[in-house]
Amino acid sequence: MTQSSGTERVRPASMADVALLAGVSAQTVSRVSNGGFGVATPTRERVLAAMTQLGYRPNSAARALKSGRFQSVGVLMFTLQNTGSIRMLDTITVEAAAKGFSIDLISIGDPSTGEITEALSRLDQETVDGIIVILEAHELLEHAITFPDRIPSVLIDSQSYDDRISVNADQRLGAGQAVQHLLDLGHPTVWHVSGPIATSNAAAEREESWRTTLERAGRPVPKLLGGGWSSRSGYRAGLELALRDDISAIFCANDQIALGVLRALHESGRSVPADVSVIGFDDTAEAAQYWPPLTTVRQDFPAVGAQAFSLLSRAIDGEEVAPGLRLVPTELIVRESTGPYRLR
Amino acid sequence: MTQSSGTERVRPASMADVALLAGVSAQTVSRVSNGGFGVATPTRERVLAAMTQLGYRPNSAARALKSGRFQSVGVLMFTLQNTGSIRMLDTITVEAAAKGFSIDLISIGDPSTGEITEALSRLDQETVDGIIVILEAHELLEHAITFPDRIPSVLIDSQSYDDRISVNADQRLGAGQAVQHLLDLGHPTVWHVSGPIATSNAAAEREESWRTTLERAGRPVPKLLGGGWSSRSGYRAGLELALRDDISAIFCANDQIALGVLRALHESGRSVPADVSVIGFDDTAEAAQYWPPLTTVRQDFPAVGAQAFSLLSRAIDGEEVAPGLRLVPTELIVRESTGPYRLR
DNA sequence: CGTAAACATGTTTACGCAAACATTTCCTGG
DNA sequence: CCAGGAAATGTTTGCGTAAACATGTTTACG
Repeated sequence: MTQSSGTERVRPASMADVALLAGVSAQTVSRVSNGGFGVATPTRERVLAAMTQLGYRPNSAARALKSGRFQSVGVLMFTLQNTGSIRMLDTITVEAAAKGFSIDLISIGDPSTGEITEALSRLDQETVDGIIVILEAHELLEHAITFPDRIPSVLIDSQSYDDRISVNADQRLGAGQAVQHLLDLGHPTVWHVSGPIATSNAAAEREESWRTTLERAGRPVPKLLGGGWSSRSGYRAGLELALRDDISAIFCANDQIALGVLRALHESGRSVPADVSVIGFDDTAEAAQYWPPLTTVRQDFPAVGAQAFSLLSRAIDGEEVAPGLRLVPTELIVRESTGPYRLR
Repeated sequence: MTQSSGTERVRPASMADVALLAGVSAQTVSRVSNGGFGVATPTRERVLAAMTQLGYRPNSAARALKSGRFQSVGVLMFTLQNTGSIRMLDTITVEAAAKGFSIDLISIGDPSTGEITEALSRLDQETVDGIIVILEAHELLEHAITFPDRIPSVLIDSQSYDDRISVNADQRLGAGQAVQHLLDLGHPTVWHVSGPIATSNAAAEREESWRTTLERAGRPVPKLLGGGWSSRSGYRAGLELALRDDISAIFCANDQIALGVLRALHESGRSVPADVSVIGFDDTAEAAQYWPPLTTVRQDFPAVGAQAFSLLSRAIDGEEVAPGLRLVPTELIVRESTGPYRLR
């Protein structure tokens, strides 16, 4: 037994070690390490052999220090509870890997202004070349949040900022598609179980689009229900809706809410879609297996994530990227939870 | 307009810049930057003022180069589609942030051996001090996967490796709780809709525990159904189960599968739990709002994630961490989808 | 009032890498 | 057979930081 406790951490091999073993200069090792151009084949092979023997790995800290580039992007998220954020993160991760970038993930539990600014500054200090912010709380952005100007950043799922690069699925289009679909089925009007419109930009836009679509069609705008993203919140709203018998169509701000609404309707003995039509938003993986299978609005999360990374990548490369919001269209997915209006 | 296109990237302020402005040496700036011990108050304030004025941020690449530590851990995941992985990742992210670590995320779409080894080696090259692997495909681990030995790593959700540090929820315990709960309700036996037992360790353990629990109770072991984690796979199995009338209790390998099974039962006019009891696994956020609310086995994902990070953190600090598997207990959550056996 | 200890600050150095520049070797063509 | 040049390789240097060491300056106390 050695006298030292703990894992013995041997100093990893450096270029100098490899150079010594291969009998070349450190610079030659560097050249081999970066593609091997301008190095004679036998020399390269000797160096590669020495690298293998010593288990050489380039030290990316040193490389970053020298080059000022980290080949890494930071992703700042509010929470990982949200389907959409995760699917976008997934895409971003894959896209980034394909371009040789790594992802530095920071998630925030409590979305206070201070926390966000602190997290952004932490990212700024981290070794990242750019930042993607997946942020749904819009009112916070109006305040004291300071975006790092040292490196480029792209916003997803946030209020449109004319002076920032930003991408999002077209919430207004999607909500319009949902409401219009129900109106087209003959329903006199459409009730809405919203998300947290006070804190979520997406929730607010869906609510607004629901309202204006009804108004444009000359339909009454019923009382607004809901207020959270959870299926529990949907259930509570659903119980209230189930008390009335003048309700034939419900637009839920996401699929989870719709699940809760469906449960409340079932418990109250209301049939879907015979008595009531229900439509969701997101098209989560489970929506097709709800009872009944849920008509919903699909957001193309992969497209949003991919475009965000692509924009950031171009900005990192020094390309001029125009600020402003890019909208990705949504798609109505019709399943069995919506049907024609029937008089009772 | 300047002649150069693209964003003008100014060189960020270094310690030397701050030192010059504050009229001190770079070393004094360094001291202030690291807590300010051994620096007179007026000097410190002068330095802090200079830092603010120049927007100074310590360069973590240089810091890492000097110290050999990156204050960063890599997380390698198969996919972000899976509830459990995400909730663990969430916890890990928060824990890491609290300890001043950042998270370097790598997700793999196609879980082939080559991809994994390549990703691990990529992580190895990245600037991380340790690695957490959230991997559910167990047979892959038996092959050519090389774990970096330069830095410590912790496994989650994988086959128990005696020589590796690893954490997981106790799958066998959970499956046993589920099956026993149904037997205790008087059901003669329990059917199982499994996950992908060929590729997922968790699925295999749940299936095995289901089988042995039945055998120990002297009950017949019915034919195995399922084979995927999706609710679609659950739906297909559910349709098959609904064809028979000698089925009273179904244990689903996860909540999504249970959702699909519930749908199939509803479509076939079977009542839950009056005709058939259904139990899930995971306790996802939505399970309580299924129709009917789903009895399930809760995995304490936050505890698993937190323990994984804690173990890794200790290993990074050079502490001796014994290899082997740590099991986190599961908890049975009884809701309305399970009820007593009734003869027909 | 003198001296030693405590404190404050400055100087040197090395971390590992790669750009810039310097040198050597070898081949080509007249 | 040699000048000229291309290819291969080596040397120097600096990125920003912090440890180690050196120096200067105050304070405490006999």
